[in-house]
Amino acid sequence: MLNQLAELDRLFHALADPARRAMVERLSRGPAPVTELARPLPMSLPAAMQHLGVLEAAGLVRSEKIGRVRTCAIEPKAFGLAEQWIAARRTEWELRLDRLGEYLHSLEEGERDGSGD
Amino acid sequence: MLNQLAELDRLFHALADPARRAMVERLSRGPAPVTELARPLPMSLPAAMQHLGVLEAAGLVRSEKIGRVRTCAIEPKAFGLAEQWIAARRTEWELRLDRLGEYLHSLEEGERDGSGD
DNA sequence: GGGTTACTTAGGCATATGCTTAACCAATTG
DNA sequence: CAATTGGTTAAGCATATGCCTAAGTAACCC
Repeated sequence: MLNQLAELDRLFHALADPARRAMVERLSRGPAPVTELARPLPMSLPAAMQHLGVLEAAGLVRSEKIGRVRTCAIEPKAFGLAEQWIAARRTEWELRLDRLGEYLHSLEEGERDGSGD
Repeated sequence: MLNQLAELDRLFHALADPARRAMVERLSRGPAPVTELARPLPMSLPAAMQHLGVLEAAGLVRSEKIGRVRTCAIEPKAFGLAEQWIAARRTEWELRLDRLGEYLHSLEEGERDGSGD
């Protein structure tokens, strides 16, 4: 439970970088080796590897090395936690705004039916 | 369009910190002044203000100062972009996995109806 | 007007991040 | 087996981050 805080940290932090999101976008269309992920990025291969490490640490990507090629793939489940956190906030404020709306509505009703002005 | 990259950066980065998420969680339940947002956090008020600045820069929170009290509120629309980005990735890989499933299914069909080993 | 409250600004420090180049290792390939 | 390809490790540097304390400003309260 407490560990989920750190997990959300890693998750959102991993997605907060354009190079890493580009990797995720590429991997959403299918697995790819490290070199292919790095090629379009404006940085050296070691730099790209570090980004990949961040994505793996966040659990968003897994990889397996066969021969000298490391093939990376997306880990769909990992995105759920981030989506859930946002969705939970949304339900909170929607509930609150609903209640506020009802309250305002009840005021209007009261006004119509009670004292004028 | 290009600007959305930086916007996603700011959005995910803003959510990648437990203090900032705590503020968002509090604000999801209703508006609050700066001091109330800062009180539960294990840091000084100026530090908390910086976090608040990050949330505002990301568009997740807006605030208005009346008298000497700055009241903060959540900006529900801002979360949409983050959710949309994740949802877009999800559709990509689901589409792909569907196609893969169909392909594997067609292989099975072909095997059943064609040569037996 | 003097004290308190609520925030704001400024300066500074310690650590973390993001990148680089250089060197290294291990699997192919001619 | 030498050269190439794909990846990895190491060292180092420049900048950004996250926090602090101290000092300042502006509204409200007696």
